[in-house]
Amino acid sequence: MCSGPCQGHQGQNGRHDRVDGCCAGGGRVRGFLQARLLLLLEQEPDYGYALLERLGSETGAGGVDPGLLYRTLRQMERDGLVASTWDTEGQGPARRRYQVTPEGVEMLHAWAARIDQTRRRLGEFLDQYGKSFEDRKQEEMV
Amino acid sequence: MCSGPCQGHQGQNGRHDRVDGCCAGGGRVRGFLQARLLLLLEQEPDYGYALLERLGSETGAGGVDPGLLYRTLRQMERDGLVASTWDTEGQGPARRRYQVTPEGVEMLHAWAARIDQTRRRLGEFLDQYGKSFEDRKQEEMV
DNA sequence: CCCATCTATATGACACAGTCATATATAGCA
DNA sequence: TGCTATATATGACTGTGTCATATAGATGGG
Repeated sequence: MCSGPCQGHQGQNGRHDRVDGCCAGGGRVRGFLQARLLLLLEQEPDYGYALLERLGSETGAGGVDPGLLYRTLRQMERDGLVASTWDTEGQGPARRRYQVTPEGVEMLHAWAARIDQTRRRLGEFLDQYGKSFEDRKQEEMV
Repeated sequence: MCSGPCQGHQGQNGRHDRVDGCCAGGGRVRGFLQARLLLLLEQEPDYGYALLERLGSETGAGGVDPGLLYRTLRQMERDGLVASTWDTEGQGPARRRYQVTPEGVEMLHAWAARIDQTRRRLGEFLDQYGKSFEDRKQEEMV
């Protein structure tokens, strides 16, 4: 509908107020979920539902869509980055437990390099922005 | 085809070598072009073709697709973030000269806030990554 | 004059991550 | 029996970004 650096869906009051109540996921890093999953799984193998909670609590605002999470994990398995085994031990429904493959670790390193690079580019943007609005900084500080 | 933190299209040798010769634009910040355009136009009003060059020379690797650029500018105009006038003064084809509207400036501020936030999240990821691979750092330094 | 090239804007087709809604099944509890 | 929590999964859709291609004015060479 419209563009801009906004959260997913329509904001909390239905109508959107142009600047921060807007639409499409602006500012999000493409594929970042994959990187975060590789890192989490490298630290400790786990299954989807648990990863969902680890992702949620990691940062306050990092709510992740379950559908995306499961599809991403399956895709990563197809790509050979992770491997899964069914776990029927605990109570409740069976769980698909994932662990990282050597290729997954390689990919994680590639992600880290790429993210570092992206982070620098964002820094450059913010520097430029800072130069253009140095005087107006006080008003922003409210 | 596959996922990962990779450049656009198929890499330079046709076949892709899994980690850095892969496919989809991993690591890119969604909508970042809009933010960069708002900042450039705020610094100095300009037309599409010139912006293309300013974006290209800004960072070494920042090649931007012309189709995306023009469509993004038109979209931003529809959203009221920029305004355009035809310029038939110079030689060559007519140019559509853009300038930022007050709403565009507001949006730029929103973008800056969002990008700062994104940058912090990337930093957190890299910190976590660093902790997990502290020992292997030397090999990475090659 | 014709043709190639540079400048300048634009559209069509498509890939892909992410969003939202919904389906399915197991298990525990009231 | 119905309700909730756990757990995995699919369908439909949006929007950014990629790649190829179209169009047109201006310029200079053969």
